[in-house]
Amino acid sequence: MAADGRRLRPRKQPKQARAEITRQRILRAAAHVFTEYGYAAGTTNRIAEAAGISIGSLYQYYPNKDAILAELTAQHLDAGMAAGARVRSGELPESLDAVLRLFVRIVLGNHVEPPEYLRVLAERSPRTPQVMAMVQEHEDANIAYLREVLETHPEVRVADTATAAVLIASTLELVVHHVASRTGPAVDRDRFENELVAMMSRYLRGEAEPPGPTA
Amino acid sequence: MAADGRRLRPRKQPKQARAEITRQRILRAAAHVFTEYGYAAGTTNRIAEAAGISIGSLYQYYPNKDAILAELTAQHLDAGMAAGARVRSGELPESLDAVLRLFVRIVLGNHVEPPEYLRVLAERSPRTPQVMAMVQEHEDANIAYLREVLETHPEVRVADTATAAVLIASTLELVVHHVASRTGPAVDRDRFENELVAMMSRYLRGEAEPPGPTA
DNA sequence: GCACAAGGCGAGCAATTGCTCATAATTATG
DNA sequence: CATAATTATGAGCAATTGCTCGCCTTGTGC
Repeated sequence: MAADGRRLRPRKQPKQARAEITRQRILRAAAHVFTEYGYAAGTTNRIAEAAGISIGSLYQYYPNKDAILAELTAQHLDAGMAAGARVRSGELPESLDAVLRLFVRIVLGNHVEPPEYLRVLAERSPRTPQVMAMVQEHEDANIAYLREVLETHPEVRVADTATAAVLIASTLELVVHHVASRTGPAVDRDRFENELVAMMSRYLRGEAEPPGPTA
Repeated sequence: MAADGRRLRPRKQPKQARAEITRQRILRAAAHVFTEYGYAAGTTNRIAEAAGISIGSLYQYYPNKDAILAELTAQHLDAGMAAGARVRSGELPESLDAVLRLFVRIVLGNHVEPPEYLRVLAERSPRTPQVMAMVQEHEDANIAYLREVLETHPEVRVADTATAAVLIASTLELVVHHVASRTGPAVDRDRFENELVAMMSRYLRGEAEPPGPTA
């Protein structure tokens, strides 16, 4: 699993134990370096230095710099998909609010890493077809699952569950990501979470249209 | 107005008419080049070539590459603030739905430029204090205005208008930006807009809590 | 303990790129 | 027309950076 891009695959398949160790060292170091310096200034030489290996060794495992980022991206996406799968296979709370709150927490769980690191992944990550495909797959799976939940849950009253699923998925991901990225606690996280849940919940239970059309 | 950063200011204040023309040519060319090649590959030589001037002339108006992007960013932010100011000074529709829909349209109006270009501005833009300050100012103004609207409008029932304003502002900006960035019409824009408006509207008119707390 | 494979090393190449500077062309001023 | 100010030119420098390649070290199998 994870990254298997044609042009991004390591040169050598590790045969000895220390090779695998070196791979992990490179990845860890790259994450640190990218977080601290950003992608452009996070040079391969710096990564090698941080990993405590030589630049030559680095290029025995990754054909180019993009390949390293691609693998880090794949790792992160894998973690996200795993978290999603865990929820999907488990039991859901009864009340809609509790369900939505659970989803918020899940997305928050994908943001434990420092914002600088996530920004590099999201913004600098090579727009390879493979990576894009993974993102798409992740999104689609979430939306499909969300739609199923919406259609099943008794409290949900929206008619167009397809559009609603897309809207809820977007809102969840984007808004949570946004507040999670804020370093300083400019807003009260708990209060914000409550309101976010309330917004989605009221929408989904909805149909509470106001008095008259024009009067 | 616009960019006036200390280290980003042009060397020369234009005294002749052709100087101002050259400035504009550079900016236009930079926007095109950044859109087509991205920031890293959008070299200053390429910009000069696209502008039909020499590289030397470019550096008579902008001390470095970042300064060009900074000015483009400032231009875009200025346009956004102008649009916001226009709405703030005008009359608002009566119904909450219409108001929210207007806001959605406004944000959409800030996305007429190609997504690739906006991505460069948002992601590659130098995180200068000046630029960050402008963004913050823009955000704060919007949130403050939104809060005022929420507190004034009779249909709105949420108690914590401060948090609500932040939530609505975030949702508006992020979700609209997200769907606007999608090149292909993967989702029905109109339908999506309706649901987005509905979500915000039901939240704000809200208080429609379900039956009992635990039973 | 020997031979071969796997892994590690790092000086430095090739290419890119932001940017300078000496000079030339153009325009304003008297 | 002369002089000065302004603007334009572009070859090329200095610095960076991704990456190669020849050589060395360590591990493995017999």
